[in-house]
Amino acid sequence: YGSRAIGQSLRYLGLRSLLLQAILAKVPGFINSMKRHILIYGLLGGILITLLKLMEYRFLVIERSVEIYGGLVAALFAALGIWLGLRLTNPKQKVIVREIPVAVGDLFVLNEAKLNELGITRRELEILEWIAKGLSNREIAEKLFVSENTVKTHSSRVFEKLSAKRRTQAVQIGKELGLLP
Amino acid sequence: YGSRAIGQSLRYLGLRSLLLQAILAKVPGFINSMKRHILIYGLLGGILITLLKLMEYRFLVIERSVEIYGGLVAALFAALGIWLGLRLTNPKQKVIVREIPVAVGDLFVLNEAKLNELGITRRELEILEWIAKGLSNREIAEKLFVSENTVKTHSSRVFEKLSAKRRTQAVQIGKELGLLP
DNA sequence: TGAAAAATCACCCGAAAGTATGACGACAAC
DNA sequence: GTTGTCGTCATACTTTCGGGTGATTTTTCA
Repeated sequence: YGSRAIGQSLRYLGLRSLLLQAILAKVPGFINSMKRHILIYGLLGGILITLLKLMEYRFLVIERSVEIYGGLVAALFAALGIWLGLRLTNPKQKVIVREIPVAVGDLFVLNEAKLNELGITRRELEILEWIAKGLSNREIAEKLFVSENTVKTHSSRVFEKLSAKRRTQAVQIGKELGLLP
Repeated sequence: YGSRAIGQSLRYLGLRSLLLQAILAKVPGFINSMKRHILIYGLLGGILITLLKLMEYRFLVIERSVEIYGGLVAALFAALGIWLGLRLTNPKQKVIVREIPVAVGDLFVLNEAKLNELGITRRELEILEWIAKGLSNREIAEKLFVSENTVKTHSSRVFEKLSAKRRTQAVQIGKELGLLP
């Protein structure tokens, strides 16, 4: 009658599993991870119960078997609980966005409007740039392959257009007006 | 002889506690929360065991007591495990540092280290600042109520210390070194 | 209190910077 | 083809700058 009992048990299990499936199908929008966790939990619980049942028959005769049984259950479920707890809290990573003001490297854009407004030519601006870098008229002349007098005329014109009396003042005004970086 | 035994026991406990204290003192930097958790866990475990012992004597006579016992243990330790797991899991808050380029108004801080390194005095720096603003030596002298010669000596010194040949170059170098805004 | 550092001023001289004026060629626009 | 702008260069002149030297006073600091 052993095989009959097994057959009945299987049928019983089959019915149960069908019912379970039907119930689960009725709740489709359930949180997936939660569902999975519960399923795994239930599965492990079932396995554990089975193991315990087996152990029960083995160890029930042994003295203090209840303590061993309880200890095993406690240890297993504690481990399971810890695992579950860790799993459940895993996606709880809080995102803190801390905005740090970064001194952006001053991206210089030439103020061409001001350039045209003052009627400063490209060449004159070029000379002004070299002046701002600290070059003397002679050095600028050598760098641009022109005479020192040419540099002087250009610089004089640029000073006049910037209303500057000195090259240092011209540089200062040029920076203020966005003509120099 | 009862009092003697008690005395010995107390002395023994005293020795033990002293040893324990010494050992604990040697390990001062142990993680506190971990310790607390373990202590709570152990305490609850002890209480639970006591409760179970009591229950054991009450329910052992009842049929299926082992199942009830195991279920209780399982439930309690599962709950405990979940709680522990939640506690143990670090508040996983991820800090995302997002650097946002903010056009921060150039907050100028004087590079005093460079100033001392080059041996530039306050007065010399002051003259350099006025030079950077485009003033002539005469104008600076008038502004500072000193003679033009004084301004010239100061500026000459500053040029020498900055390895500059011209005032424009001195201004440029001064800005590079963080001595001028 | 006494030496070192800093600030002040003066004089000279040469170099650099800046002004004024004129001129010439290239090139684009009208 | 005339006009205007731009870049180039020159001469002459004035102003400013920068180097060098020396000196005096004030401040600072040990």
